Amino acid sequence: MAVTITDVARAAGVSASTVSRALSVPEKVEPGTRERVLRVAEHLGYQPNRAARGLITGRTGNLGLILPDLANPFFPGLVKSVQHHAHRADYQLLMMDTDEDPAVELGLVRSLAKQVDGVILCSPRMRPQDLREAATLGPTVLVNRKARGVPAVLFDNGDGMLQVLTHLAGLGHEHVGFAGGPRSSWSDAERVRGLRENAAAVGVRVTELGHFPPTFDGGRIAVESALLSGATAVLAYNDLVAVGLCRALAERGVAVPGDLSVVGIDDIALAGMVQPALTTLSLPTGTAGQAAVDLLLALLADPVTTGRAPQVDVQTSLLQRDSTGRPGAVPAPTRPTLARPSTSGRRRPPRRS
Amino acid sequence: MAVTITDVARAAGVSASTVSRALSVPEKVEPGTRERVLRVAEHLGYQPNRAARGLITGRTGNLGLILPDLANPFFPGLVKSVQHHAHRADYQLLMMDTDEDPAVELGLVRSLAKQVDGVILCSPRMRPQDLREAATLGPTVLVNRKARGVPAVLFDNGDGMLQVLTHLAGLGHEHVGFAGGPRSSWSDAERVRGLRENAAAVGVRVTELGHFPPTFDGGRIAVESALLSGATAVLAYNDLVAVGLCRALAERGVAVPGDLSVVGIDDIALAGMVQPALTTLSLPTGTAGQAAVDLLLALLADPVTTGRAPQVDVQTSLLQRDSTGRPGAVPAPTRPTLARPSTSGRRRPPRRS
DNA sequence: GTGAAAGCGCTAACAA
DNA sequence: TTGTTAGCGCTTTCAC
Repeated sequence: MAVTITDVARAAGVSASTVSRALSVPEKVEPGTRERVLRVAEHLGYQPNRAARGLITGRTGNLGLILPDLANPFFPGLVKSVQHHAHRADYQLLMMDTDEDPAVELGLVRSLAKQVDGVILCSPRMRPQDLREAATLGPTVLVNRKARGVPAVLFDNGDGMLQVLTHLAGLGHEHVGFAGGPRSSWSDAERVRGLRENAAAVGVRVTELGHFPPTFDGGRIAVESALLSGATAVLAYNDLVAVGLCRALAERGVAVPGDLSVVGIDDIALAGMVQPALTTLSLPTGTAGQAAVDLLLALLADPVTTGRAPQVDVQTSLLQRDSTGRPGAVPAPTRPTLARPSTSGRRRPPRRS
Repeated sequence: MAVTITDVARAAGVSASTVSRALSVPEKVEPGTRERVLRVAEHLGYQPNRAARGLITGRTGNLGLILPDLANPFFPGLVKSVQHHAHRADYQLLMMDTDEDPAVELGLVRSLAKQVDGVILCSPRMRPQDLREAATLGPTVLVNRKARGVPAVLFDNGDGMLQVLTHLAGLGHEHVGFAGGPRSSWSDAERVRGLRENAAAVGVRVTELGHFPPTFDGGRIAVESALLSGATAVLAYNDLVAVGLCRALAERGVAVPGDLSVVGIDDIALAGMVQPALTTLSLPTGTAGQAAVDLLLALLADPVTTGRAPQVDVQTSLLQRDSTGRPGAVPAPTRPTLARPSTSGRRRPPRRS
């Protein structure tokens, strides 16, 4: 069997409690004894049994991470960061993937609750009331979603949208389309809000093209409304959608950015691999992951119930690459499919409504 | 506090041991009692404390998963599958990413060993002797790597290479280049072996272009040797490398597949997103993940030390898309949809021992 | 078929 | 500063 604390105690000629203290509260043990105990423990290859420790301390040494879909390339970066920082703090990471099914999320949180000291919920799709219940099950940090009273790490979508619109306006675009994500996505709503709030100030008209699956195929589907809208630039819900859109555009002979500019969100690796490389609003997942772990650890160390739930805002930054350009900069080739309605241009957007 | 087994016992008017039995060895409890206990447990929302259970049974209910890099799009599919099947068997998944550093792998296995009932090691980069030590630390299943005496799930690289070569030969290619992966990669060595063993039989000459990082940039680097080699088709270590290679070729005005055919390995989502879509040898990560979990669970249920370590071979399959073509074919402005080579069906590799 | 008792490895009072 | 004692919640003999 494995070497236990009693083995170390016997070998070091002290009691088990002294060994325990030497390991977890070293300052309460005389330096000489401590040294000896630690040396013996080391020598015997002692490793504390977490289950036994957890049984009495009530802590597991595990953190839970729940996310919608690991196959979505946005998440691995976040997971790596969370794993890295959790591990640094001597926590292990229990990971669960909900396969984008809001119905299973709460169940997973429930089943995880007892086995972890805290949970990080990434981009949860569940309803607000479920979210609040989930948060009562144990220390919880939200990423990419907001709920009253729950600590959260958020990307600054409002500022991000401003950056995108400003960039496009600077290139001369006056009409920008937004290919939205799932209705259940909190960040989709936030982005729409950011676009609406900033459009007028930037002097750009924004058309919401609809809701599409947050995937490559979702982007392909969005191509119709993008072309019909008359927009000269399209912002996609994420890079996957943007790339799918670019692909569908290419198949129709619409040049990017010659005829239509495309901007993505996330800055996944793919954005730098496609041709033309995608201009995208970079969401720093590494920073977000670290912030989430830090927030959770702070919560565990000091379980304050007073005051407002802490919130960390992570700044986004626009990565300009070659998928955006001045509208009409390049003479359009013969377009085999539906041409843009010639009404595009002059009209001012009907504000209000 | 949480509801314990004693609470349930009291509420059901039985002893704690009976509750315990009703839950874990139901057939040893009288049906009436069992029903009542279960109902009470359900009603009280009882959830067994895993730490306490683990303390006595010696099992944690956790499985460990160690992999080189979650950001490599090959792995998320595998992880999802492992997670799914682990969860089905009521195990939680502890995940760790080694950041491609062979030096940390053994350390991670050591630190994980006590906290899980078994470990799945994906594509480990560590030395054989370390691997063998790792396997002694607890029930271990290897994925994508072979070691004496350790159960493993392997992709049939030999057969895969045969499929690729046959396909290319069928298109008329006589000289194929291989842009290899890291030297520490076991599958790289296997693939080279598969290519060498099958080249003659298929009637194709294979040139090994060198070892490259298994990334998009690795592919870019490989372009030089690819062009210098005189090969008319290049097989890349993985899809990322293949796509990077395609990109570098495009930048040099070399048409794919007009001037040079490119084939990838893995079948990551990216392969279907690029233009031209990548022909690739698909490695079914879902199947592999399931097999790995099954193997591990079988090991846990029946820790047989006798006989050979079980090995599961997972078949690969070539996904023909439009990045391969006949050598020297004049790059047509509009390529007809891919013409299937008239080769007969899948051939088995020469059975030796 | 059921209960009583012992103890898994550890930590946290309480004494000394 | 150190040792002794008493459990944490559960499973598992061993009686009955």
